[in-house]
Amino acid sequence: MKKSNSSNALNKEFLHRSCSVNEAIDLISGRWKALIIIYIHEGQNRFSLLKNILSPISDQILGRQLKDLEQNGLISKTIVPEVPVRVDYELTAKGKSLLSIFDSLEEWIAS
Amino acid sequence: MKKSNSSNALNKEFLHRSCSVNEAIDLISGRWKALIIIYIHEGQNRFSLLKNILSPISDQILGRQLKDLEQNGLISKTIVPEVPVRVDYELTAKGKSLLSIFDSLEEWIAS
DNA sequence: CTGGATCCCCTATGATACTG
DNA sequence: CAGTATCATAGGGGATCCAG
Repeated sequence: MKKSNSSNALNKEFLHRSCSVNEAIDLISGRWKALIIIYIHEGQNRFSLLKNILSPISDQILGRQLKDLEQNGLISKTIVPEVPVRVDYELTAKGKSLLSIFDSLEEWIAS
Repeated sequence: MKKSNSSNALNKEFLHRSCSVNEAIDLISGRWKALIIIYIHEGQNRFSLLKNILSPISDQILGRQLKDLEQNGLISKTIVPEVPVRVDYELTAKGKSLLSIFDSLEEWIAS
């Protein structure tokens, strides 16, 4: 039985109210999200392309992460009704603006 | 028994090799880390001060996060052998350089 | 080809109690 | 005051099968 006052969820809420940085971190801290964004930006904009590059990933996880990213407004997807179905992913403006932050992070971690 | 080929650990390794951004994200994605860094920067540099501000946090979690941050080289701690014992935390250079990245993240999430 | 449904496992997070 | 030891839990990550 789930306790009505799940401290886990409550804490998350507290964090988001306390500081918007935590929201941002939440969005990008999914295990594969940063990588997916980077690869899409590099033109690997299909499900199967991403799957090949992120070799250890499972279909399910990739799908889940893509969905998350889409809901967070970082990527958009376009379904092309060919046979077989094709889906193109691309970064939104918000997704693109993340790239420079990633650059900063790379610099930072290397320092 | 832990499986020898824990895919979880392997994937993490894969990620770090693939892209150093993931390392950085790992360091800051602990649930309370960003907040702790920010508050220490604002002068809330004691265990009990942090505990008061981060009201929902438990001793255990706060201690663990502080330890993580220390091991990652983001904060340093100074033990002052008074009675009772006092411990001062402060940001290292690396910790301080994170602040500007947090600023970027705040801007980004607000956009 | 692109994923959803389902189930399992692990790890970070949390609560509580105890120590110097 | 400043933690550590122990135990419990939820949710993310993962594998496999299934579907449009």
